[in-house]
Amino acid sequence: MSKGHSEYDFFEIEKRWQKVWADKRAFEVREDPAKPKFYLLEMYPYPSGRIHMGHVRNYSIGDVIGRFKTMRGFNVLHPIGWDALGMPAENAAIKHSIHPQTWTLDNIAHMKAQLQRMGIAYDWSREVNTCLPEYYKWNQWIFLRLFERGLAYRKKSWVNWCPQCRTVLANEQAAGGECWRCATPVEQKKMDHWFLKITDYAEELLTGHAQLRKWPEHVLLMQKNWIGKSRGAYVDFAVPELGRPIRVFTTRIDTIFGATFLVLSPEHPLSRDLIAGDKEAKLQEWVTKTVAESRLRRDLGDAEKEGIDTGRTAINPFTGERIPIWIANYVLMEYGTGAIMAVPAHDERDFEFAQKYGLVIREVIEPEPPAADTGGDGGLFVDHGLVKNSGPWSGLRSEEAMERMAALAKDQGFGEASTTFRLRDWGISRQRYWGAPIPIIYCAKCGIQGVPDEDLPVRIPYNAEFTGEAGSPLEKVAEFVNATCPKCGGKARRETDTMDTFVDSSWYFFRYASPKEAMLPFARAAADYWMPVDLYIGGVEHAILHLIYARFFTKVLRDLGLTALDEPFPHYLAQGMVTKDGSAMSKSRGNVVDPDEIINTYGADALRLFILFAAPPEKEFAWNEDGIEGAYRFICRVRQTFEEIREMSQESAAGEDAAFDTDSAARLRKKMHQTIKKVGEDIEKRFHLNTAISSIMEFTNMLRREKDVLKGSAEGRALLREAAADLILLLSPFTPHICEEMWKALGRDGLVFHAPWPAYDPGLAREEKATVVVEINGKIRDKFETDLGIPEDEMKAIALGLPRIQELIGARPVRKVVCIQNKIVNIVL
RNA sequence: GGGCAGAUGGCGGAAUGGCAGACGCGCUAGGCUUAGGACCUAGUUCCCGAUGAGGGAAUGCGGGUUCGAAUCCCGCUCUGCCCA
Repeated sequence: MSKGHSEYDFFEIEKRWQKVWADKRAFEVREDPAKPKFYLLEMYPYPSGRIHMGHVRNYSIGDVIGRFKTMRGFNVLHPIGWDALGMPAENAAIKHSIHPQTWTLDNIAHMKAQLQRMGIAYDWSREVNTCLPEYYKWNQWIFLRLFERGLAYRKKSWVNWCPQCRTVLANEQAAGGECWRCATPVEQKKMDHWFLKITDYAEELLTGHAQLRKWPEHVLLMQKNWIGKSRGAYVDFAVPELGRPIRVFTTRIDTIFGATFLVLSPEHPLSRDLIAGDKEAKLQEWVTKTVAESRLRRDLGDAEKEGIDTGRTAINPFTGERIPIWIANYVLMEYGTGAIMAVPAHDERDFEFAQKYGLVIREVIEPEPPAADTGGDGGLFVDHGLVKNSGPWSGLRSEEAMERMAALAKDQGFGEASTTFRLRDWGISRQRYWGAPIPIIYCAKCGIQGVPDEDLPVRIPYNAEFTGEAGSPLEKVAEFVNATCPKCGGKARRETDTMDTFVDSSWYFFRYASPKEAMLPFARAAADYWMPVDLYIGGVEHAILHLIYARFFTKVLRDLGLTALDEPFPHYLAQGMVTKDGSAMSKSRGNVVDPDEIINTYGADALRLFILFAAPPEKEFAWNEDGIEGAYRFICRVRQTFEEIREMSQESAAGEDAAFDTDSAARLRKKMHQTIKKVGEDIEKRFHLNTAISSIMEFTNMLRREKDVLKGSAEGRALLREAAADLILLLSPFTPHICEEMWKALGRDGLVFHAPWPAYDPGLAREEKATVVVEINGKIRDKFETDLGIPEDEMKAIALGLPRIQELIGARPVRKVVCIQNKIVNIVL
């Protein structure tokens, strides 16, 4: 690790070119209708203190693509900003008595300098910072528009509560069921919260997938499962003693003849009525206990299933049968109606519950076609099949039975077909200081009032106390809480909850189009030019939440008339995580590798090259810096080779020229065109930057091999100069500093950043010869070389004529010969 | 617990149905050198064989489809991510 600057002075070179780029404002762009635009975006960082390797990877990938697109003639918008609100700043305030704003702004200053040392081609004039009032003002403005339309509303909701600190805890602060500060067991408490009605857009978030053909399939699948659309039916089970029915939601109405009991969630409004009577006290005690239990555990489904028999019964409308009504912890109020019909023979959870409490299990579906062994766990069969033991419905296939049974329920007035979603409304209230205040005022007389637009932003008050106890710091700032009702002018109370920081990140990409816009969140014309984001790159860990919220916001902004777009990110590249010791690098795990150390030792170019070469972008990369030396040495070799070629081109008059070696020249020229083709395709089509680099390395290796022969002739030297120039161009998106340096040394005008990407000749890039492999029964036995594209008959004749092949076949008859042009002949005996 | 991925030499990876291990790291031998962690040359999946010719095995495990499977299908194991 004690490498000096002996090989090349990357420190001086990188600093110098970074200054040139900044002085020339090389990366700043403007709307230009004459050029095709390309909006390239990487997920903006949270300013946690220092850049980590995940950032280095994310931004290096983006920079290669941005520089490449620029060289291809695109008007490339490549901005960056800061996701600057959030809990860590407040935690730092509590632990180290530093103001969240100071902590955040210091971190940003440091990280900005780090990013600049990386040489990423960002348009810094568009930097966005979400903790500044000029940004979060627009969060508030958008919130008010949602509020006016009924898309932002208040509802009671469960929160994690620490009775010791008397404060609300985020899930991660309540991990393991204990308060992160004092280890007190976490309780559940119901509080008023603000919600955004994302469920109104559930269907569109699903159908919008049709516009996302350039997203990874698995990400769309995760979102689809998250939205969780299920077709099913509501069915009312009459409870004569109660005077009204219990409505259940089921996705398997075809199994209703196997419904042997009903189960209600403990929170279900009818639970209380059902347990009224002699056993009330005992039952109520159980219900209260279950409700208070960590909802997290119940949500996960790994809590032991528990329930109680209410002693009541309900009538199955299809069979007329009376079945018992239970209350159990495995049914959640948030899904469906909070009540289910239990079909233990065909549902895993119902089955487990029925076994525990000795309830009836009745089979009503059989596999189709009836198979010998599908029983599994003693009769549990959860797939669709053929209905049986179901009166007139027996013999129908599940799909048909579902349709017809739902139709009957509707005709008879005890149910209907319906669709539900797993997706729930987005709770955005946070009882915290370092977030965008929710712009609402509570007036005893006039009720809930939105803050008038002209009073925005509602600023985060600077002076507050950070103790981590007794609620949000904002509640204790009197001048913040005490407000005037915008309607009646009377005394009123200001909302002290702040917004989830996912709100900030749900629209920041619009702001980059016009970061200084003062009248609206963003200027329509600028957004119309730049949006949508042509390529969005970021961690796959954000594949669900952030991306679904951003899609939701875009649709909301469209419906507000601010944009015409349906989808913000038509193309998403899901980047794999950078891990160390089996998990993501993070401060709390103490497994962070600081990029600064690597840059100090090897330079930014080497770090960029190394991290891009180590693995393809979408793959997880377990940090291992063994290859960094190799990346550094490669840069040195390129430089050395370049210098030799540059010097020889100036000393051409030194004696008689040797003959021009046409074989050597042809090899080099072919490799050159093949490399240009491959690098361009690897960057543009599949983002496989690691293989792009490896082909540049191969080209460099050949250039080094051939140069000693070629340098003897004037023609050879001309070819070498051409090859060296192409090498610099191809490498420049990866290692921009050293390439600018060489470009200048080559005597070229302007920046290599502004030079056009080299073109290749498809004819020269094509191979003329093919090596055909000859297999016998799938095992390689010989190979031969031919011209490209000879007919299969001819391939077959050559293969069968090879002495070695004849010998191996011997007297055995050839049953079949499979020929694939230019590739293979497989002889089957 | 559910959802989604991944597993290839000593290591990172390449190959997307057709020569497994490109490219790089590391290692070994030799050269250069006062010396070297720099540079150059050669070698480097495993087993059998003699250091040869040659042969065999092998892409987490078990099965299947195919003339042919790292690649497609089914079942497992382990690891990661998200729900948290």
